[in-house]
Amino acid sequence: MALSLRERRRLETARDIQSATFRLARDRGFENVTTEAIADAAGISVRTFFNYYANKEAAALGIPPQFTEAAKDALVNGKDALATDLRRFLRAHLDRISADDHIVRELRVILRDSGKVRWMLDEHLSGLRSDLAACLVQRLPDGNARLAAVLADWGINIGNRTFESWLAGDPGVSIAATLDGLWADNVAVAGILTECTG
Amino acid sequence: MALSLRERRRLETARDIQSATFRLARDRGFENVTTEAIADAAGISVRTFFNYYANKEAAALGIPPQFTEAAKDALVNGKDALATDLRRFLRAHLDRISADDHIVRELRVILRDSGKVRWMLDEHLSGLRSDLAACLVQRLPDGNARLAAVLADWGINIGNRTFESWLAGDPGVSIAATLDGLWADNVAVAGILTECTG
DNA sequence: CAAATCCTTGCATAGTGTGCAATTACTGCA
DNA sequence: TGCAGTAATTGCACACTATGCAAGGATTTG
Repeated sequence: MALSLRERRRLETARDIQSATFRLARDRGFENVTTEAIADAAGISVRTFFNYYANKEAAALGIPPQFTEAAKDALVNGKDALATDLRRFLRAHLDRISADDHIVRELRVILRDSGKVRWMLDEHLSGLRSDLAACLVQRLPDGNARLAAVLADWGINIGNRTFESWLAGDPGVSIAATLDGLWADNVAVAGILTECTG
Repeated sequence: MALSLRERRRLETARDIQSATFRLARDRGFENVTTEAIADAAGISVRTFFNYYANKEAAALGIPPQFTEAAKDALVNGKDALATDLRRFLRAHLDRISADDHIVRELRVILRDSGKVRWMLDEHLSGLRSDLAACLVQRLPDGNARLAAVLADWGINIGNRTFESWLAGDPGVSIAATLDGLWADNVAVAGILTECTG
């Protein structure tokens, strides 16, 4: 077996806490949920809750996905235009997120209500940004770190906006379609930007 | 007089609290500063502290500047290329910020230490982003709101990165020069982006 | 089985943030 | 000037957040 009993239980408890948080947030609104209530609902002590998550916002967010090694490899060694490979990269990540329907649907409401959860998501995005920048340095022909940082920033940003816009919009629209729309807008903005650099 | 005694005192107390926060943060590090200590140092009760600021992070941040009406007018009615006017707009705002040397120098350290202060700054930036988007809708020939939102997002983003990079870099470099450098990088990224939209 | 390790828990404690009501300080108006 | 209204300050009580510590229980490893 890949995971020991201890590890499996730990994961399970972490999930139980997250579900309990979602359930309570649905019932009474996230801001009215206390760590004590979550601990009770999850069948653990408050002290144990804090062994799993630093606060109730972390419990709601859980552990958002990182980029996969496969996706990073494909970006670094891609043979298409950089813009094409980058869009594919973002799309793959967004698809993985949207596949976690169960969790995303619950988070949707909580993200609206809680600035602190949005902030924690932003902190996560900062990590992804560094990760992406590191890939792009390898991919760029001249290894230009400053350019990689700006491009990574831009990529994470459009990914984030895509997620937000997809969350806020019509449930029937796929996240890939949302990304394509935003991508087109960004290309238009890029045109405005290069129009005159005086 | 423009401000009543009450209003002047209120402003003064708000400033006193901020200075006290800075002083204590310098002495013992921001994370080791309590609201009680700030209140004591500012010569007020803890309860009064909370009448001014929601928490110590807000006390450190103070009230960051909004865009001026004059700058917004210049952007909406500007006659140069949009990219040129936008850059001027950002530069004007960044200049105003960097002019507040006293405060920015103290914030520099605190922003490094405290994620929560960075978050509150981000919340402020969200407000600026909406503000800027509203201007850009008026400025864009077709009143395209989606495009305005993306462009505003881009503008706020580069402004933010400029500020961060300027804070982190050589004190001798002006914020305008930092903006120009980042602007050039972004133009290059815009080139990559439009290179292939397949 | 025994030792090492990790997990859970209660308890103590420091700090955060808000509601309420009493008091004090300013403001506007007669 | 003086008085009524309004805003600011404060103490107190209270609920909640978060961490350190140490005791006891469960799991792992050999």
